[in-house]
Amino acid sequence: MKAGRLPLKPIATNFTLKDHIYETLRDAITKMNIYDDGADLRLDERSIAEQFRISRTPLREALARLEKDGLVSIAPRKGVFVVRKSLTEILEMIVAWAALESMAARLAATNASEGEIRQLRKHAMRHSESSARADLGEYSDANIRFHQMILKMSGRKLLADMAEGLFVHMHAIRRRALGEGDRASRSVVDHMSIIEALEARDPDFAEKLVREHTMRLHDHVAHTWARLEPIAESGSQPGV
Amino acid sequence: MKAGRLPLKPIATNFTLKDHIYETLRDAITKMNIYDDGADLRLDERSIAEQFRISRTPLREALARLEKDGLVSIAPRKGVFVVRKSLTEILEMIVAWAALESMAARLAATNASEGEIRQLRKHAMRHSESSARADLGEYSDANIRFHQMILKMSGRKLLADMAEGLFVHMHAIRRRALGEGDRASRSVVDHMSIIEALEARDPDFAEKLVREHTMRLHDHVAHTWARLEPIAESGSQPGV
DNA sequence: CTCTGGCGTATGGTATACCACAGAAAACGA
DNA sequence: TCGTTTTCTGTGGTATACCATACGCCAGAG
Repeated sequence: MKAGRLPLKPIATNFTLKDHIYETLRDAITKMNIYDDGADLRLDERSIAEQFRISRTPLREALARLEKDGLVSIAPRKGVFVVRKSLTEILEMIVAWAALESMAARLAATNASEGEIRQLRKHAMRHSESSARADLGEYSDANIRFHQMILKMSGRKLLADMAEGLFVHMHAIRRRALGEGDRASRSVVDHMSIIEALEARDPDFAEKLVREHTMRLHDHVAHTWARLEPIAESGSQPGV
Repeated sequence: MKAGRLPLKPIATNFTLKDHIYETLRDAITKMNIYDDGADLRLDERSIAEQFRISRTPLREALARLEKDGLVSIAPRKGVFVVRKSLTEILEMIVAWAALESMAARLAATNASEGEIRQLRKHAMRHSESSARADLGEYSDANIRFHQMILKMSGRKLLADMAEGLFVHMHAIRRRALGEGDRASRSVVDHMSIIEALEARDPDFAEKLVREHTMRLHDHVAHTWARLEPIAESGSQPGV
């Protein structure tokens, strides 16, 4: 019975259509420009099912999961719509993110290994220049990674997972926020301070720095978009 | 067409079977003693659907949501099982909770109205005696409410919602933790300090107190259950 | 008596058919 | 011409039938 001679992979027995569709849709939604004016936020179950060449059943289960992620909203008998976050919701996500990551930084200051911190510094320095080059696409990714590394260094998977659930929404936001003011270069400075606090094994300071760093983004978004948002909230506009 | 003479209630048009089942199952699961030895963790789709007198389709969508909540685990071709949290996961939930609520306390110190704080104090004092009476069931509820009030006072709905998602899991935990040591009376003291910090409008102190309060529970659980948990993880035992 | 292999059954995964309601378009009347 | 009503169609909600696999049972060989 154990004569497994062929190098057969264990086969992903846990890979169901539902999961596959869920991930595919999630990526697609996060990549789409939700905040474009004419963006079509309606998702048609039947046409999507047809595109995937599957039935509606697994698709609907995937949609149910997306709803719980807050990415889509399912209105009974009305339709499924990609959720366009309000300014308030965006700000609250940033606050929650600050809460989780500042706690992570606190724990990381104590728990992280020397190697992890060294790696964090290496990462930050390698990408610090891309912010100056106005290479915002690259710096954005590096920026996210920086924060993910801190989350991970806390040693608490749940913190990282919950934050990840928030980051998913931030992708669409980022497209709008990047390049406004000198946020990128300011970010680099902040990151270095955070690293130093971690190297100094100072939990209180690390927490404070991370929290204030993220809350700066919060305040920036609050101020910059305060007058933009009502437009996005008004609902659908005439014309296609 | 508007000849609605009968006093028909608007009927919750947003009330679907899926939602109803989801809530019902969630309550049932949180109320069941997951950690009882012989607890039956298996959920049979067909029999449940029959009990509810519905088909499997909406039931499965409800189960999918429960899975995302982390309450059940769906093993393809195997079955649906109520998740029994590991000690590590429990501890991480408490950490996340501490992160969210300490941030909420920080914000509440600034944003909460005088009335809200007064209400919080009233609540805490009204229930402080139940902890001494060893009326743990009542105190447990009051305790949860206290924390929910702080979350709410932050003015950030998302913080409260995310914490609520964690509290759901804590119900089962609470049954085990209550009454161990003098945690209840210690809790009362902590709560009073927190209220005072809020009244003093001291964000830093309020945050610190809340965080340390919750982390005390964390440490308590970590120490008390350190040796208990491996038993619960071992899997099923013989016999019915 | 034990081990092995095939078969049956139970259960979750998927597909499909049908139903109820929402919304728009059309038809009718004022 | 405008407003009201009716009908029709498209959409999501639900039920049901079927499929594939995991697991246990039993028969047969050693």
